[in-house]
Amino acid sequence: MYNPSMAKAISLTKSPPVLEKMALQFKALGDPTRLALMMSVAQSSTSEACVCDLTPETGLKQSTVSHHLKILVDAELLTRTQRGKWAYYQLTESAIQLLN
Amino acid sequence: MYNPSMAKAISLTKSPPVLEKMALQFKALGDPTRLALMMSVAQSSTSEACVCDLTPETGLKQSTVSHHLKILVDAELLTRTQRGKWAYYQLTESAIQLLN
DNA sequence: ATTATACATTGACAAACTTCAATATGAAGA
DNA sequence: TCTTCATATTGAAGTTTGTCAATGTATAAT
Repeated sequence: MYNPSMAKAISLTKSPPVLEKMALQFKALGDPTRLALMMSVAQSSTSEACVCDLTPETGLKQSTVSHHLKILVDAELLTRTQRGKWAYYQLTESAIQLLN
Repeated sequence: MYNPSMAKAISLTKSPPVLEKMALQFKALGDPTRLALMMSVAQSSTSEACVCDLTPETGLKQSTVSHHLKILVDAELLTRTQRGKWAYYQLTESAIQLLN
């Protein structure tokens, strides 16, 4: 149940730089395509996914998917690991917290 | 610590309508001005705030503040209550969960 | 009734965003 | 080295967004 002390706890524990990062993360998750990408990564059996997996799932062009993934990486919601010719994306812990 | 079963739990428990609402809420919180508004409401001693309080704090025009508040209400992050000539805004429980 | 006040709505404009086509980069194999 | 494949980057077009000025609406006091 809501009470004022809970509300206060929110703002008083966030410093301006933290607020900026929060806005960046919320913005990144605020696009339906990117939210779908996040869910696809979460859903994949190995808990990671490459652009070649994600492109057909979204129905978008490869360059568009790459673009969205970069935004998610910049917001520290995904990590990127290159293995051979492929780039594998994984959820960060921030992402898991925000999506639960 | 991250593990695949956590990631799976995310996507498998969200239905498409829930995902749409999530995107709407994330988008609403993804603007620095609106995040600041949310924090101002949270911070206010009575746990609610009116436009006349929030306008000077943000340095924006009254019409702009009204506009942002509407977006937050539409996303079910704020509630609006009219008392006399004033409109009072409060955080919803969704908002408190997302901001903690 | 008229006026004043608090807030909402409309219209306009610049900036940012989403998407794609085309091209570039970088890694692995022949 | 040359080619191929996976991904990234650039440039451009159309759309959305954030902001303000101007105006509208509703409530309360005179």
